[in-house]
Amino acid sequence: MPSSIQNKRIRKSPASRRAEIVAAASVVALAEGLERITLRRIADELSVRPGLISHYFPAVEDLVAEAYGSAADAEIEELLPAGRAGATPTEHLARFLRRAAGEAYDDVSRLWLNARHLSRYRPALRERVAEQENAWRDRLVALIRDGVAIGEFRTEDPLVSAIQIMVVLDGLGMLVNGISPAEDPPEIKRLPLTTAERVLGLPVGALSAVEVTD
Amino acid sequence: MPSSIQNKRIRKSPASRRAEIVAAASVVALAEGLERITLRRIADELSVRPGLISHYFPAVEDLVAEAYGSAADAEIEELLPAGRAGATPTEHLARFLRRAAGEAYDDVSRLWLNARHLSRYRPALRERVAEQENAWRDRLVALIRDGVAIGEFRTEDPLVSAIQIMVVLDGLGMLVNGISPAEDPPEIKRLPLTTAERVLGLPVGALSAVEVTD
DNA sequence: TTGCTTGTTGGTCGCACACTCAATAGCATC
DNA sequence: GATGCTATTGAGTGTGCGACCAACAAGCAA
Repeated sequence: MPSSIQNKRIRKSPASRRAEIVAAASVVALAEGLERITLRRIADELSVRPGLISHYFPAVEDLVAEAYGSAADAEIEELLPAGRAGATPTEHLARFLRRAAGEAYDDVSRLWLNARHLSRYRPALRERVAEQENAWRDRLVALIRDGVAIGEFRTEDPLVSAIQIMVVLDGLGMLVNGISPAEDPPEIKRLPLTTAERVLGLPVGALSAVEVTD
Repeated sequence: MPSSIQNKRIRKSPASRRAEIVAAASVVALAEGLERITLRRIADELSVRPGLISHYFPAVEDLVAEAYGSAADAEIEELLPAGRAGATPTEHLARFLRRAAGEAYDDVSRLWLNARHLSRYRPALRERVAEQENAWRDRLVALIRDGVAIGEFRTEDPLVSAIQIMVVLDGLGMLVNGISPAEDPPEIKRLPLTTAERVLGLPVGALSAVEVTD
């Protein structure tokens, strides 16, 4: 008798099963893309039958939106935590920009690109992207305001400054699936940092110089 | 007898049939997205049988790449023509940025977003996107060099300046499928213009002031 | 007009997808 | 240990996709 295949039913509470499904979908989304979230794929991942996924998410589109939202939520807590303690706004900002430009962040960049494109066809996802967009914006604005309040940053409009920084991050994120030209000038990779320094009235190199303890 | 359906064969030269197919696919790509390019869809569009599309493009992926390339080629000729005559670099640049930020350009923005994401799964498309990326970059660099040569622009590194402008355009293009917040500050829409003015050493508002004859 | 090249058809195959629902069985409760 | 609720299964439906290929016929050349 085959022992490796799971044929014994495991009955879980709706809440935990649902969470499990979203978590699995989230992993697939980050690693392989949102279009790889299918009933069969997620069911296989959890060793259950496809029908079960349908039971919790009658429309796959809702699972896709949820998976994206879950991954993005986790990322925002990691990169722009709400309760910032133990470090100055400048340090937090430097850490954020440093990470968001790093290669370890590529999966997240891919996910954003993926979600923004797929939004075209999936209203539920479009809604979720808009929410995340606002959440990230708000967090960054709050960070900037704090910095302005204690005199570290100088800007007339924190919202515009935040958007300018995010536009640059998005613009660079667009290239994540491309063939990176080896001759790309090094200034490009530092664009997020230099942009932030400029719009926040920091001296050139101020953010690059910050030591980021990870 | 049904008269509306096309059942008489029309035999065309391989070259013109192929061009016709690419043109149809290109239209579908711009209007509905690259993933809507299917054998059946394009065949319907041309009132031929799906097999015929397969005959010219044994792998659909190649048609997708071709359709994207064709659309992007048309657009670059429209926005950044190679032989620029009758207008100054400043005027050309202003016209380019004005259009690229306008709503009429949304379909093109969507196509780029689409292509950049789909590149993740389709090598042939990824290749094409890289080519286009370089073409656009080169055209913009050439325009900037011309401007520098006649003293209209001032920059140490035309390539870096060009990339900075394109990053901002891409970053804004990322938002094309999103729900645009009504309260978006007006500065955002002018970001391409102000960015160009800054990186090219132009006085603030210089590009906005240029009259663009369409 | 006849013949022949080859552009085009029509049918088929296998696969992957979302979604439905009656039947089954895990497990908390008593 | 028996019972009942419901989480889970298993089987099936219909759609759309890319790919394949033998047979057909359009239109040029002889």
